[in-house]
Amino acid sequence: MGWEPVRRTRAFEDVIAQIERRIAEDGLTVGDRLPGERQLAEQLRVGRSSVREAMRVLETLGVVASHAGRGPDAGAVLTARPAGALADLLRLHVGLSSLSMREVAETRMMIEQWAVRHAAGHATPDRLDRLRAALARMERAGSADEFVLHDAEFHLTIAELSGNRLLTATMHALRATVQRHAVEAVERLGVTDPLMADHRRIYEAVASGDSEEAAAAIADHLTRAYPDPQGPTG
Amino acid sequence: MGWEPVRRTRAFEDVIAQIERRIAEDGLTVGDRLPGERQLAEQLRVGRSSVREAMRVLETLGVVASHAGRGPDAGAVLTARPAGALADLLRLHVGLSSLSMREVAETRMMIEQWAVRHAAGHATPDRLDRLRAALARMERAGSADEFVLHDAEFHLTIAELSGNRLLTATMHALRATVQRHAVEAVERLGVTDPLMADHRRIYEAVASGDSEEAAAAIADHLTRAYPDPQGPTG
DNA sequence: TCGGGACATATGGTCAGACCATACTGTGGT
DNA sequence: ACCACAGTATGGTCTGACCATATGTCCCGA
Repeated sequence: MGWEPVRRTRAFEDVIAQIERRIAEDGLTVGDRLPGERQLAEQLRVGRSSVREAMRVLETLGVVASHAGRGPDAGAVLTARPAGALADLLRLHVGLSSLSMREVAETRMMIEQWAVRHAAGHATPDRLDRLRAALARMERAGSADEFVLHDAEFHLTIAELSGNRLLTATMHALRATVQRHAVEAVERLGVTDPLMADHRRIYEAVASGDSEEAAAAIADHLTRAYPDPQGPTG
Repeated sequence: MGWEPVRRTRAFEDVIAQIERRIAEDGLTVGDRLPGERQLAEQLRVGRSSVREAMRVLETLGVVASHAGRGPDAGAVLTARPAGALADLLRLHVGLSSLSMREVAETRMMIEQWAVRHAAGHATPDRLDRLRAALARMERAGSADEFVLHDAEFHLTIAELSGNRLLTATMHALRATVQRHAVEAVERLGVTDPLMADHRRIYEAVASGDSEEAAAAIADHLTRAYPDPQGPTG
């Protein structure tokens, strides 16, 4: 008889499932602590190493953070940091050529355009302030490195205008993936005036609530910044 | 002096970095094998458990797959499966209320609209065939479960029209996240005629190359399918 | 009473070694 | 040529030990 080659559940997978079940049933939320590794191992009848592998997975996915020592902050604490996980994922898959920079850049364009088109109600004074501050710092930037830093802040705030945390986290990861290339591109380019003009145009459109103009401005900017598959900028 | 609390690099993080370096420098690609856990531990001067934690992380991120036994397929093999990682990430963060179904649904709308707007050149005969096949199977579906299965195939193929693997993988994950709710919603709804009409309208627009009509059809469909933050459908 | 230092303790991080489960590989007999 | 079986490489798991880190606790001296 040809049975399906049923892959027995590994111990650490069971641990993950149990922790997930506890989160759902006990209503655990961000900030709550999980039992210690030794205690968890005893409760679930597995070795501590299996618990640790489970924790590593959950940490990778940005759901728990572990700290040694004693006190309220020690141990495994539930968190909500999906951006790091997404950044790791993109970095590794781009390194493997499983994803191309073109695809990354395209996704970024999609998110930023969507964000400005759905900014109504999310363009708070605080966010507009941050956009202006980023613009000012970009102008005063003394190096490509510094310029890209504030450029990242600008585009990240644009993504926040979507009012969608998944998109914001993804934007974080996309930016991190492109970061190194962006610095090199700005250094190669030398002059940042065209980029600054793009940024100001985007800001004005957002501030005045002109969604389509903002989307067009973003398209122009990113097209300029990613002129070819090899040289992405910010 | 107030130094930054420098977190010493953990052994398994070093292992990950070394593997990543090898991928980049030795030009490893999907399908290549990594050394065995024992060998890797010896080479990098760490314990096998640290190697295993590193492998767990890489497996979670969808870049390696491990198989026991012997032969060419055994050991840790480089893969390119980002969708599973994204699905795990979404499931856990939704469970933690770190992401809402509204945000997930909204992201899905964004991707599908972008996909049909950029379908030019990617709407291959094969993909159109798959869309038609999914439509036919949805019509003949005998259960909500079966209907949702083919509905997923339909929308996944729509995402493929973007010609962007990152968006396709993300769509996989979004669908998986919504799956359970979708089945319940279809069962509650009983009749699937309106959903089928939506699907046909989407297909016709895509097949005739009318991007804006396709985008509008998707907006209508997903608005109908996700009528409120609690009850998403497909 | 208050401060500070020494010790206790809880928690994660790492290692070594053992054993099991799995699945190919090679060998030898038929 | 085929097939059965032993060999072996590989991941999966457990145990126990020890280190590193950070907080709690307690006692002593000023």
